[in-house]
Amino acid sequence: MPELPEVETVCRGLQPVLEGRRIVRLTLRRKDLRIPFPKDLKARTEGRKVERIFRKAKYIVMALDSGDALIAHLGMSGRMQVVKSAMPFDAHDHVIFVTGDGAEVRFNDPRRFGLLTITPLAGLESHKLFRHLGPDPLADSFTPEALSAALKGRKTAIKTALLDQRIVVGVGNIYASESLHLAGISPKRTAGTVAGERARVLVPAIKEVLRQAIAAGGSSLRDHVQPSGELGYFQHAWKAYGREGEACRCGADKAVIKRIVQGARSTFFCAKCQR
DNA sequence: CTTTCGTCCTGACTGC
DNA sequence: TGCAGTCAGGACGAAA
Repeated sequence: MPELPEVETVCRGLQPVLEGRRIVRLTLRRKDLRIPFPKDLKARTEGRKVERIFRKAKYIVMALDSGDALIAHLGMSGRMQVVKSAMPFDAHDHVIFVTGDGAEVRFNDPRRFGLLTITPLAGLESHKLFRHLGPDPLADSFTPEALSAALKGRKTAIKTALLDQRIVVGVGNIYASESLHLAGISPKRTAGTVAGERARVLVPAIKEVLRQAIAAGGSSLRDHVQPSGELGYFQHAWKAYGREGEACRCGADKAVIKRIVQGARSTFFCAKCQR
């Protein structure tokens, strides 16, 4: 799935297409994704103007002029694609946002782990999807002190902890490995032991990796493309993820990227430069 | 409370 | 060529 940089890229790609425009028609080509669409989703959306699109954690939020907010999550395989209305549908185009100017946005998601719902913008912070979320890693409030407090006493591995959206949002499987590699911290390290000095290194590393990934338009693996259809290219800058068996850039003797499994998910790291 | 595990779903790829 | 098995960027709820 899109992690933070991919979702951010998608939001930026949607802004010029949807912000300030009216959704004249919302076509739901099935009745649910991961969760059912609200019964009044279509009625509450059609005819409304999109005032603002922004990212919250890994969610895309579209603030409407009615005071409602459309919330979309791309799951593992979701895409938002801007296409001409004449284009034939793909089998996995599930939701169509029609703006009435000949183009439309199609929410395509083969695995259907994504979601789309609607809720009053004013109550966003306390919404079920959002109320348990930790800080955004790019926000000023995400400090070494804040991360330390969240990790304190945690027995789980730091890699697993970084995927926990209550600790910090937006960091997924790729960027967890990349951030720990840049910080020189072993993914196997007990999360609680990262609180303190190591958090001072890890927090800037997370911010740096995410910023660079956003600048590159995200990482295009199988699913991620920008709404325009352009690919992201951060996958070429990966230093750990997907590099099993390759030499680590640290250059130490016999330093090779290893793949291990943590919580049923792949982790990539260098045992020489990550401790 | 924290942590682990199974689950949702399709498609791409590997190896026989 | 076909087919079975494995893996994939997420996150939830149940269970321990």
